[in-house]
Amino acid sequence: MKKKRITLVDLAKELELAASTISRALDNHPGISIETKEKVLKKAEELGFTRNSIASSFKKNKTLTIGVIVPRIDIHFHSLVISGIEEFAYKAGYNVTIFQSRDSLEREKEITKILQNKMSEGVIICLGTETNSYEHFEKLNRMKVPLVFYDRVPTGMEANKIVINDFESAFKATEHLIEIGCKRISHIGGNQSTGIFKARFEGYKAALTKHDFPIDESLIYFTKDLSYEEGALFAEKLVDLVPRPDGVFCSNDYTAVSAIQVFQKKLVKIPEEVAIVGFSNYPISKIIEPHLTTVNDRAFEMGLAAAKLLIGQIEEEEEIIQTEIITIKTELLIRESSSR
Amino acid sequence: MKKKRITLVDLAKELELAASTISRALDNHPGISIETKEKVLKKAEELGFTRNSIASSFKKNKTLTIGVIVPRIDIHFHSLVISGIEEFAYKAGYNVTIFQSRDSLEREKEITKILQNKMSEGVIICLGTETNSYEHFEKLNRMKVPLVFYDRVPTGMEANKIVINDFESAFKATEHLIEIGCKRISHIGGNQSTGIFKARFEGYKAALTKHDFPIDESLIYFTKDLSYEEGALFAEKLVDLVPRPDGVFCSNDYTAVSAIQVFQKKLVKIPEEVAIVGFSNYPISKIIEPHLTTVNDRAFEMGLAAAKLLIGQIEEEEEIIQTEIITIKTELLIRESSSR
DNA sequence: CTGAAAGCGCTTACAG
DNA sequence: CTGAAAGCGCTTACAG
Repeated sequence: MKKKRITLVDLAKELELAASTISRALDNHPGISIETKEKVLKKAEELGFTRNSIASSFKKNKTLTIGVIVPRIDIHFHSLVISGIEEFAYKAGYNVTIFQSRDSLEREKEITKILQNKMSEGVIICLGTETNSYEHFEKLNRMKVPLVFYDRVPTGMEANKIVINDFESAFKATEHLIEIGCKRISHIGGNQSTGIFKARFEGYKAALTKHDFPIDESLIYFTKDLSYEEGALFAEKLVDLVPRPDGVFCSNDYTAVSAIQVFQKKLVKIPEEVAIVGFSNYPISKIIEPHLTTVNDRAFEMGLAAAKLLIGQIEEEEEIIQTEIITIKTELLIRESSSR
Repeated sequence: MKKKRITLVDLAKELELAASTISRALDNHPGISIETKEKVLKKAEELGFTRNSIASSFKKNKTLTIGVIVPRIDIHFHSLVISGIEEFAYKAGYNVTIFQSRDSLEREKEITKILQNKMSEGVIICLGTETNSYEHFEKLNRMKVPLVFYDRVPTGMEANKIVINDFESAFKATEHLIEIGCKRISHIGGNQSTGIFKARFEGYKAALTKHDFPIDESLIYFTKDLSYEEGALFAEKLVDLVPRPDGVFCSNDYTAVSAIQVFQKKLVKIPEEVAIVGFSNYPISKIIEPHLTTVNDRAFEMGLAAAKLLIGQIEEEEEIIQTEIITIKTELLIRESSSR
């Protein structure tokens, strides 16, 4: 569509004022008389004038825009984080531009190239599964674009990171199973090459060790991507073990839900004969019966924190900025699947 | 953070070329020698130069950015639509900026104000529940900002709309229940002031009428927001009816899932004694047992279609553009909850 | 309280 | 194939 728009200069001519006066009146600048401001506002409304924010951004060298790179938007966890980011950014006057890497390293690199174009003043990132080097982010860093990583964060790279305490959360979840009397506690874990899933496994082990339980490898299964289907697969094996495990700590809610269903099909009572705990507080955890005990990872709060940290650094005057690691406090939501 | 960046002019000086030559070389313009292009690219890389796309956008009066307004990002349907929008936009070279109205009319209006700033070349919108007038969108329209609505679209306003055929989808879902032998088919519907839920109810009625079934008001319940909790509430009433309904068509999957659970608790067999059909193909529909028959509303495709239509209109040279209404084809996914 | 002027970093029509 | 120059629509330091 072709567009011809009224500019600030048009307004100035119309009112026989200087462009600078218009600009300041629009900004509600203190050094402009109220009458002038009113006149300007009225005329602007009348002519349907709105400031060209591209020109303004260009001149001020500020776009008030942040970029967000997530593996996929339609994963509930990420949509919650983005919701938090948008909420904070909106109130701070920033726009949020989103990109999906779709877990492709190549696409992630492409996106960081686009983000070098100075449109975004900072970027919030959750790394894709393929990402094993961070050179593309280091480059943005060198260009003085502030970065904040969340959830899947780079290891061995100094950077702003928003994380949850996976180790401690898993520790508490496992200890909860111990406290309600479980003796043989199984773990269905995520891919151990991903830091957060490794930490959850470590937390599981630490809780067992603290309470003098052996680490029994026959009770431990690692999935590739914590899918519902994989969870079912491993739960089938667990349910047939003799003796059967009487507690299962799963690294996410999908595998926990499939475990519930598999045990139920074999008529094993939950939570009486086996207690099950998940991780992430997905909507399904409150729907599945029995309702699933799970770790609330507070994704929305992660988003808020990420946006707050990023925008703080964008607006920071100093050149040198400390990187920060913020740990979001999780909570164990005890529901029917582990209520004895 | 303070930033000083290398500009195109710096590059030009460094190479003793004109800025115009650099600009064209960077664009891979045909009228520039290969040697010059290579020199420019090499030097740009060396100095870490990237074009200031704000300046470029400003000069060209194109931002290659589209805005998206959704009630909430963390609703799975919307996150899927956004995913489709991002996918199409990304491939077309556009950025996607997202806003949440949080179903607040006031916030929706604020957002349309922001979008008047010419940052976004077009906007994709799903209306909030409170929205009953469209003046704020008409205003954007008058400013020649192309708009595309999806799902909750304005009634009585000529506009681009991406919708599914709710009437027909509901008709087919209900007819499916009739075909498998249901005689008393209930409906748990959405708020009838929302067009799509009204259309689903109409589709339900039309299917009954076609097959000479009476419309029995005691079998029909309308929820306020199709929540899981409300679904359970009404399912409790249905399960106690004498005679009991032997089929339930629900306007979304949450209410359908709660209906499954309520009937199961009363030991009513699904699908033998009652068949249940939902709407939307939420992830939970494939997890709940029995798996839920539902209408796949193809949200991702809606997003693709919305982005395609919008970007098409942005790039259209002509001033006058026809508004389009695109209907996305749904499909009934028949699963265990209605497989007899 | 208001104005004149410079300039942000590009792009492009024009010229050669 | 390359360059000089104008200009996109604002903002802001300077001046009065």
